[in-house]
Amino acid sequence: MARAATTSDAFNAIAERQRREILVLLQGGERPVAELARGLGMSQPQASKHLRVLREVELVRVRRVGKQRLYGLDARGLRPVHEWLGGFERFWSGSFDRLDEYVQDLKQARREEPSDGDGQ
Amino acid sequence: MARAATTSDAFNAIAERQRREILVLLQGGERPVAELARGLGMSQPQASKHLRVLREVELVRVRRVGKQRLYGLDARGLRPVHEWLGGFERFWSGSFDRLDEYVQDLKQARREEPSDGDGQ
DNA sequence: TTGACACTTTCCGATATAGGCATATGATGT
DNA sequence: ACATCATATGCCTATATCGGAAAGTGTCAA
Repeated sequence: MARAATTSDAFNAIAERQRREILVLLQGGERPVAELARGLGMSQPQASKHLRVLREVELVRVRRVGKQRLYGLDARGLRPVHEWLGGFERFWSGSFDRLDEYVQDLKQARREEPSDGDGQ
Repeated sequence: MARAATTSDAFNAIAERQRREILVLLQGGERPVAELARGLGMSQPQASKHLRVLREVELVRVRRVGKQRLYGLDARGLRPVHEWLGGFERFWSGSFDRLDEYVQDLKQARREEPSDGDGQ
């Protein structure tokens, strides 16, 4: 097995820096492909490919306007990611750097004691 | 070029589901490798490899205790990721679903009007 | 030293990625 | 129909992944 497809979820899709940059540019509103490509200094085909990935995970939408294709942000797919990260917020927003580790250790010790071997 | 290394950032490191699950388990405190492997139903070598990746991007720390190696969370590396996502918060936390798109369109239109053709 | 335990690393294969370049598709204008 | 502009797709290569199986390192106990 190789790495999970970039199109398998938002996590994988945004792992690529250029894709992230596209999303940031799109915060400013819809943009045609060429403008995105220029703005990020990449070839047009490459931009298209990245946009395809973002489209497949539904982080962007397309709209045809004449010959152009306007890509727009659909950030809803980022919400679960943001929420997942939120679960870690408490670990950097305070005491959790040294002092609390103590408590962790204690909890850890108790966990170890019962020597059950299974739990949930 | 292939995909960026999983060890190149937190973004890439957490793209893998199992790695994310490890981090979640670690929220409950330090854990030895075998327990993580069991908890996630993966082989112990596989767990070790994932932990290596997480260690390289500094999302976890190790500590030896006898024969065991206790892995602990170091969530600070997730903060930039969380912050990056925060930039998109406004796009799902309100009106930005249909109505505001309008405004976007207008801004977009003005952007297009100057009909420059080349920027830099 | 020997053995058992906890973990790490190496070797292997299958897969799919990012990017370059060429080409195909599709809409517009004449 | 044809040329042109704006995008998309196909083909190619190098690379690195995840996973399994096996072998290596390091610690403790007798």
